[in-house]
Amino acid sequence: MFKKVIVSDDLVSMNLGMLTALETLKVKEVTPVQYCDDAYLKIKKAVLDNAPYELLITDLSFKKDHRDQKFESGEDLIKALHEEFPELKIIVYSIEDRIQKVRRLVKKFHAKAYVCKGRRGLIELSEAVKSVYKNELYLSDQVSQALNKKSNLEIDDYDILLVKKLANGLSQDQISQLFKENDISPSSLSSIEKRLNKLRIQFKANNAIHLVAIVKDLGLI
Amino acid sequence: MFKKVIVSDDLVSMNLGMLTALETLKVKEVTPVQYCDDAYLKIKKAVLDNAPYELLITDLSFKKDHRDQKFESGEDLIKALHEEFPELKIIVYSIEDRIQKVRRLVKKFHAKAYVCKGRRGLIELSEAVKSVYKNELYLSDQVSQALNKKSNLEIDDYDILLVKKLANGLSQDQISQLFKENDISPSSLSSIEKRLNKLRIQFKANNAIHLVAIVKDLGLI
DNA sequence: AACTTCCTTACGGAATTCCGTAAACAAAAA
DNA sequence: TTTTTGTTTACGGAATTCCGTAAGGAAGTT
Repeated sequence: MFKKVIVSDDLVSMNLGMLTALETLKVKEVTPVQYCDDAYLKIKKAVLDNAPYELLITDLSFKKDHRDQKFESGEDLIKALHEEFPELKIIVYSIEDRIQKVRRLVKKFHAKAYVCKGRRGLIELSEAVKSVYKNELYLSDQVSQALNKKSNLEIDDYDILLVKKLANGLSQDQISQLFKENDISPSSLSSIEKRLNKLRIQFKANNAIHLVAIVKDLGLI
Repeated sequence: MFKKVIVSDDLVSMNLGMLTALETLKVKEVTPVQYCDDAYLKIKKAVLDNAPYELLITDLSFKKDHRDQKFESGEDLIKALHEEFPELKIIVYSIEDRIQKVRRLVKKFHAKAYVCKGRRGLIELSEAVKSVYKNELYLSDQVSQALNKKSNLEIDDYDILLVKKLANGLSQDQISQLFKENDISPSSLSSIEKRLNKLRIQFKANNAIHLVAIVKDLGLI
C-alpha cells in the first residue's frame, strides 16, 4: 500500500473523512492541507527532500478567502503537477459529476481516479486508492461512461468559445467580427449561424437562449 | 443548550463533522441522516412521540440516487417543515453563498441561521448553534449583507417565471399564449417585451440570451 | 485532370426580438 | 366628476435571428 499520501480539501470534515479512510487502508503517513498552494509546496518540498509523495487526493473547487492563491482550483493544481511531477499519482475527489470534466482530467492530466463525493463517497474512495495502487484506473459509477463511449457529445473548443461569447451578450454579428480580428476560423456570420444551428440540434434546443441555458446547466461553460 | 438535534447531509464526512461540533457544545442527542425524507420522517415521528427535535441543521443540495425521494432538496424540506412544524429551528449549512438564496430561506421559511461551508465552516456552525439557542439570527460573513441591504434587486415571482420560460426555449409569443391560458397577468406580447426590457436594464444585459445567462449565474433560476 | 467530399462563405426571405411611441384601462386622488 | 398615476395593451419599424439554398475553395481520390 502507499506509504506517503497528501490529501487536499478546503473543508476540514472532508479532510478528516479521507484521513480515516486512509487509516483503515494502513497508510502510514498522510498530510492534510486546505489550500492548493499548500499542496503544491509540500509536494515540491518532499521531492527536493528525496521523500516524494506517492499519491495526491484532491477536491476540485476551493473557496476563495483572504489568502491569495497561485492555484485557484484543483484543476489548476493538477495541471501544474502533471507537468512538473508526472510520477505523482492523482485521485480526484469531487462533488462534480460532469462527464466532460472527468474526461479532461483523466485524458489530459492523467488523473488515475475520479471519485464523486456522495453517500458512498468514502467507500468508493477507498476502492479507488486500492485500484490506483495496482495501477488500475478507477471511476465512480456515475461517471464511468466518461471514457469508453466516444460520447457523441462531440463539442470542441471552438463551440465552447462560441457559446460563451453568446452567453456574454454578443450578437452573432459581433462574434463574427471578433473572430475575424483574432484570426479564429470560421469567422463569417454565415458559418457562425450554421455552427449554432448544429449545436441547437445536438442539444435539442429551440433557440439560442435555450441552447445557452442547456449548455450552462451541463457545466460546459 | 439544545438537548435534541437532527443533522442532515448526504456526505458522511459532513455529518461526522457536525456531530463532533455538537458534541463539543454538549448536545446530548444528535441524529444524523443522509436523506431529506429521513429527516422529515424522523422529525414527524418525534413530534408524534411528544419528544420533538429542537433544531435541524441541514445541507441544501442532495445527490439523487436509487432511492426515490419526496423532498429532493434541502429547500423543499425546509419549506415543508416551516409550514408543518414552525416551532422547529433550522440552520442551513451549505456550500452555496448566493445572497438571494439566503434571503429567501431566512425571510420566507424563517431559517434561523445560514452557515457557509468553508475552511471556517465548523467554527461558524458552532457559533451559529449558540446564537440560535439564544434566539439570535446568525449569518456567515460572506452572506451577512443578505438582509440589511434592501438590495434593490427587486425581482418578483413573475419575473422569475418569465425568465425561466425563456430559458426553457419558449419564444416571447409562446410565453404570451401560455400566460393567457393560465390566467397569468400581464400576458400580452407587448407587456412581456416590456418586462424583459426592464430586466435587461436592471441586470445590464445586452439581450435576452445575456439576461438568461446572468440570471442563471446568480442562481435565481 | 476530373471528381468527390468537406468546410467556409454568401444570399434572401420568414420569424422573432428589440425599442420607441401611444392608446386603452383601472385605481386612486383631487 | 375630473385629474392623476400606473399598468396593460397595441402598433410599427429597425435589427437580429432563423433556415434553406447555393456558390466558392481546399483538401484527398481515382
